[in-house]
Amino acid sequence: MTPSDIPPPTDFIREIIDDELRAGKRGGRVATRFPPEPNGYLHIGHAKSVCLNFGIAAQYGGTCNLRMDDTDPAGESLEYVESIINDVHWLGFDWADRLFYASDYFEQLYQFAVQLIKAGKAYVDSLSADEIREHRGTLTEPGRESPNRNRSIEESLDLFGRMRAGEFEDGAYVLRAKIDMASPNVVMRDPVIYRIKRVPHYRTGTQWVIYPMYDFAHCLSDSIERITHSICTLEFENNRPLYDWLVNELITGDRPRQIEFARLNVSYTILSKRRLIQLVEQGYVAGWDDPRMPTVAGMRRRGYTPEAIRDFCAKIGVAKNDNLVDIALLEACVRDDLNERAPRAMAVLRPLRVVIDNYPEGEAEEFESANHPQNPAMGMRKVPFSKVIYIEQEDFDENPPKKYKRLGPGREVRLRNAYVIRYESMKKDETTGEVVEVHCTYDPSTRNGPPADGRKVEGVIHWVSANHAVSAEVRLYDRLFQVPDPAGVADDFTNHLNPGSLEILPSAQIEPSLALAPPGAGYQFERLGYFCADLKDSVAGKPVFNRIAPLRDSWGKIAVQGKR
RNA sequence: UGGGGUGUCGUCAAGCGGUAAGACACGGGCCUUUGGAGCCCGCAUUCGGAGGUUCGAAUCCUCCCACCCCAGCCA
Repeated sequence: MTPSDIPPPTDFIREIIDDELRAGKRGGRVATRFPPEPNGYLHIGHAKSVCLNFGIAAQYGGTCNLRMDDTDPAGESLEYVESIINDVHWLGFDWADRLFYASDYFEQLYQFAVQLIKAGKAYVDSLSADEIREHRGTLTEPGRESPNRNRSIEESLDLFGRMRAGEFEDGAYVLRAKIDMASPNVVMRDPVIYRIKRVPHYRTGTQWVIYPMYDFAHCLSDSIERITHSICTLEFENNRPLYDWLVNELITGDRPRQIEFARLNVSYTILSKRRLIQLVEQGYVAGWDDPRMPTVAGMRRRGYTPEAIRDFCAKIGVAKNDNLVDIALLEACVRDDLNERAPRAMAVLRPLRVVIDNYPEGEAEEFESANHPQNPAMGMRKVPFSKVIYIEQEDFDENPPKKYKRLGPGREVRLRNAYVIRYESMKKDETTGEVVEVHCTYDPSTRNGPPADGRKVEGVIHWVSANHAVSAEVRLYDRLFQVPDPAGVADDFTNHLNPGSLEILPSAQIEPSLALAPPGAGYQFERLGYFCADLKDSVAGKPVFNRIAPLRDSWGKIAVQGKR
């Protein structure tokens, strides 16, 4: 859970609540809700809202409900409900017995609608969708009243009952709130609040053929649950007058207050449900939980921790500015978390064979290596060493560039947790000219410390014993898009997918202790980055590792600068 | 040309009339058996612009500019 030494985030929403509390409003009660529609998986933008709503409830000793906003059966499903429940729990939040469904309120909502008709504040309209649009006017011109606007209460009541009874086809009638066709806010121009939709609902089946619209259902669901603060995103700001209008017409006593904040955008990815669905359905990714996806499921599979995601949500803040948060901040948050908790291990992604000429054939020894150099409490493990090892291809260069601190002709380098070795010779593939094997000698005096003669060895590289190593598939993930704001491009956003977002290395060599890595648990492969065994595809004997995030790479920067 | 919002460092974001927090990113240094981590230093004389009020303005007023949202029987 959140350490107590971290001050709770402060933002304009909490200020509003503080002010209300000081003024003695709402009996000091704070009740929020997280209201997803189960028509897709939760993503990092939802996580922001989850952290906000559950965070506020916890901070003020209140409650936060989880509510499925399932008022449009098209596209909604149990699969999504289950994923949402799973994801919110995984993020670290709990709603006790307060899992609710707007669909459970259908009868109550229907009665509210009847009440509105009886009050003369709603009428059944038989205009077609096109006609309603025409009558709505434009942003700069007022709308025109429907010829059915002054239908009698009795007739509307009768028609509404028959809508429910299934006497009419889709679109034949709608129920509209009677507000103001000349309102400068188009939302208030007699909004449709109920429509006929003969689509089976994943929970209510065919029980209903009419469904309430969002504007009607949401504010009243909030009221039914006695929500105090209904926190939503900025695009609903235009709908707030309608929210308040409905609640004022139908609810007595304490009324919920809608507060809007800016939705999250993250660079190099996409956070719109519509586009995420497209990526999944058109096969650009392997599914909602593809580790490249900004979904909670994808990030979980990638190896992100709930702590890192919560930390990110705290760091981005809550305001009303349109934003595009640098994805580097997200990466910094996982690194920060995993740096502290992930055990270290060695793995060689692109192996280069190294033979230690002066090491006895057939012999082996074990090095006691720290699981975490800064945290002895994490213990030690044994890492086997022998005559033939693998090192990273990029840790050897026959023509080393300036500032290169690794292995090359005439050079010495420290094998992490083991001996210092010196270059002796190399073998090349005769046809390709590629270096296929390097021969070295080791210095036995360097087993537990610096060379006996006091000479300085700067470079340290990681390695793995060839005979003891386990072969593994490693999946190198990178950002999904090549452009910072894929949602903002003029052409199809899929044109900007990063072709290098996934690189598969089929035969990386990992140290034996990694063979049993429990799927999902984060490790630091020293000098490389944070990795975890894949939740779905990693099996004993055939491990598969995902790269969560690379380590900060200052050599990479120097190397790039050198080329410029 | 309607209504609703927002404009503070490259990116988020504090600031609420008393003289620009912090984070990420970036640059430099120290240290190091991870070119990791850690530590140190630097990084907005200026807050979309122009006027005005005030001893004093990012904060108040006026005008202007830019961007976002709204014309689903989606949410």
